[in-house]
Amino acid sequence: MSTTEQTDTTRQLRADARRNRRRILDAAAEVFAEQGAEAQIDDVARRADLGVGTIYRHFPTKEALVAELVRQKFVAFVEHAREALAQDGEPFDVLAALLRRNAAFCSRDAAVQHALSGSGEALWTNAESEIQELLGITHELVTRAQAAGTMRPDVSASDIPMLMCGVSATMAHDFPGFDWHRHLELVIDMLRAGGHIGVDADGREN
Amino acid sequence: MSTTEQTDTTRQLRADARRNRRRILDAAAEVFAEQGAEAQIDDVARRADLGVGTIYRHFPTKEALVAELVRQKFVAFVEHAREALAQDGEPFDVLAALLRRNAAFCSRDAAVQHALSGSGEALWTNAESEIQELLGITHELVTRAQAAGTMRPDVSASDIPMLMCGVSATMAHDFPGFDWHRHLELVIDMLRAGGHIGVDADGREN
Amino acid sequence: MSTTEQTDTTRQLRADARRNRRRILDAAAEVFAEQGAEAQIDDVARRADLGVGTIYRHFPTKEALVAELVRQKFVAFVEHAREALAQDGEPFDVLAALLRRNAAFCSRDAAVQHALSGSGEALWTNAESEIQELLGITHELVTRAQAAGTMRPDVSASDIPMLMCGVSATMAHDFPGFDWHRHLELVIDMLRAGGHIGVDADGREN
Amino acid sequence: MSTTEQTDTTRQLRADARRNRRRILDAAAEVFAEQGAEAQIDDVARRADLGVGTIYRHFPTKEALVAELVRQKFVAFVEHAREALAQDGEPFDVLAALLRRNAAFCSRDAAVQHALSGSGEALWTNAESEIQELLGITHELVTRAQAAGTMRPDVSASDIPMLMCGVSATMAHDFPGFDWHRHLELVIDMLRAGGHIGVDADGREN
DNA sequence: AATGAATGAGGTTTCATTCAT
DNA sequence: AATGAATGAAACCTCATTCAT
Repeated sequence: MSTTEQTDTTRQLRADARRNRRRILDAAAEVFAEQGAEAQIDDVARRADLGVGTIYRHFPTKEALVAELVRQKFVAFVEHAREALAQDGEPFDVLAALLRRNAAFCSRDAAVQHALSGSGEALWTNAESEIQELLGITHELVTRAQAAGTMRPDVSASDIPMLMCGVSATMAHDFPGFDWHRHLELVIDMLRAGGHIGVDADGREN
Repeated sequence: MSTTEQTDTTRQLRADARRNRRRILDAAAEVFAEQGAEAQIDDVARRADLGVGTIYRHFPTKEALVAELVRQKFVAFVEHAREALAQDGEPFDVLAALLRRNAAFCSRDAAVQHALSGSGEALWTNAESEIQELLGITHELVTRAQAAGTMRPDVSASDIPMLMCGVSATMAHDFPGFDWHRHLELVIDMLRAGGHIGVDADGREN
Repeated sequence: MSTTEQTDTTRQLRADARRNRRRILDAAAEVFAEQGAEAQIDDVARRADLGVGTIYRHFPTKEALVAELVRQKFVAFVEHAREALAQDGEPFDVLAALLRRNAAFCSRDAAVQHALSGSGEALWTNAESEIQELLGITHELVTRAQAAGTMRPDVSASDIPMLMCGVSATMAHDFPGFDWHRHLELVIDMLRAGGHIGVDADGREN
Repeated sequence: MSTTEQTDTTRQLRADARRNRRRILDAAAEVFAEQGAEAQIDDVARRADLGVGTIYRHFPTKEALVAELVRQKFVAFVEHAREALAQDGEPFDVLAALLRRNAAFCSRDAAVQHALSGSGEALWTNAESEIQELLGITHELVTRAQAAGTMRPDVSASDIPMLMCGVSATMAHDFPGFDWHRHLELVIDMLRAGGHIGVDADGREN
């Protein structure tokens, strides 16, 4: 019994720490999304309702925190990609759906857009293994779609993230005429085999 | 006599001032291109071989300096676009050549890439009139190409800068597999009427 | 029954507490010896394999811990001095042997050197009674040696700690040419009646 | 004339900077003397009536400031030593007078005492060349005194700073019975050829 | 009693901007 | 007009101490 209690206590503490870690990441996502990478650690702490010290206990530097934020995004990308891999359906449509899902997922997070749309190269290295895995799955999805003849054969798996970074750059802008949905649909249309079917003014495929 | 002297002095100073303004902008372009937007005003001053005070005489804030840098880029874009407008040749090819020229022009300047690929929205407002003019000319070029039937009809003039910002985001990355030439050619291919002619691995059209 | 249990528990805890106190002091001695007074409480806790909280249960502040460390050193000095008092032998030689013993004892502990060689005055007040006792015994040893005519008569008991603090300062330095053994032998030689017998280059008396 | 003016202006600015540098060093000497090495840069700035930034313009880090303080002390030591070298008089007396002068000079500055009496080894490296020069001159003074037969022959030049660091440690203490004048006189007496002439209770030689 | 996560005041340092020369 | 030294708010990060478990 005392053992159980002990274990429970320990778990409780860890649970606390885990909860705080989550709160930090959530707060950081919000704050960086709002203010960009120049947001201050103090703001994150305030938003998380925690002391700065707590943040530094979990992440050694501000950069490490942002890098973790980026890594988590990639973890989600990988998850989404795995689900796509497991899906039935026309291979190109599966890939297109994945791109739409990931883009939507990005569109809520300015910090990640910042990381994706340039500057902050260092942030990527932290997610190296997730990126490799994502690339691997993307490669499989692309290969399937090309084998099915529904995706143009002259694009490679590594073109996908490059093009998606472009879409992400559009998200980062709030300029009249800029619409990441449309940008994305143009990209998807381009990837399709046999020429475009066209996109309408709202970025929806005809 | 005193009037003449006065005038001479004034003229002298104005010439000096103009020369300094140019030196500041050149130095700033170099420094920001090398170090990104985090470069310090002191670095710009050192590169320009001027005191910081002189910079602040010409530009009220650091942001104003960067905004002017961006504006000048757009001035060049407008010039290039005007030249394209005056050119003979197949309209779509003329447009494609313009995009290649402007992309290459961007690829040397990290500061502008930063501005184009997101964050730093404020920097755009300063170039409002140049952007409008650029959009106007682009519209004309697009209309011509679509009339000639060599450009797909479902893209609009405002899609062009959006897509080019995406290409600019690729420039800002130094990631294996990322190649802005290839990104650009995929975009140009996408804009072409009647489906892709394809791009090879180096981003050159077949 | 409950009483017995209570007592057992209490005794158990007290034994534990005593053991922990010792572990803390040992760890602190090591850590401060290695890193100086800037060592952190967390380092001490890690070395002692205890939580920081446990340290704060035993010592109200970091300073109190260091002060206790210093006091313990003085307790040892007093012990050594008592043993010297009980010893037969030529009185001056007994005193010299005591100084050598205490110096060697100090040379292993940077924290105490720090306290002895200045700054951290507050640390001494805690050892007031030990210091008084040490002074008393030193006085007796000095008196005996002076009575025997083997120690110069114009030095007093309180000169001894003053000179030894000087030796301690030499220990704290790692400077070429600095050698506390030599410093100590010069001091001992100085204390001897009838002028120096000289020290050789290694700080050993001829 | 305009050249002269120009030059004057330039000199004026430099004079300002030089004056501020001096104010910083003076303020730092005072503040560190009072509070030890833990004194804060802000306190130095406040005392100097300058902004913190001004201090960081002159010294890249806090440590660099303290190191310069130490170096300046050694510069003074060297000067004093040079003057001693140029002096007529009995060689040992000249040396003794130098030690007294330098000790008195130290006794006003807790920061330097701190550096001399241990910890802060790094601070010495900055004054390497001054220390070497000081050692060289000391060597000459010692040699002369030993040649004159008034200084004991078994001490070397490098013993002098070692013993003086000991005296400095006594300065750093405010303990009853500790008296650096007396410590110094005991040391000087120790260095004399042919045994002690003795010191009285106030540390003055008989 | 023990733990170690959390706290947050306070430290050093940076850098856009001002201002005396 | 030009200079660059001075400014000081604000950023990041540390660590002695507290407190919930």
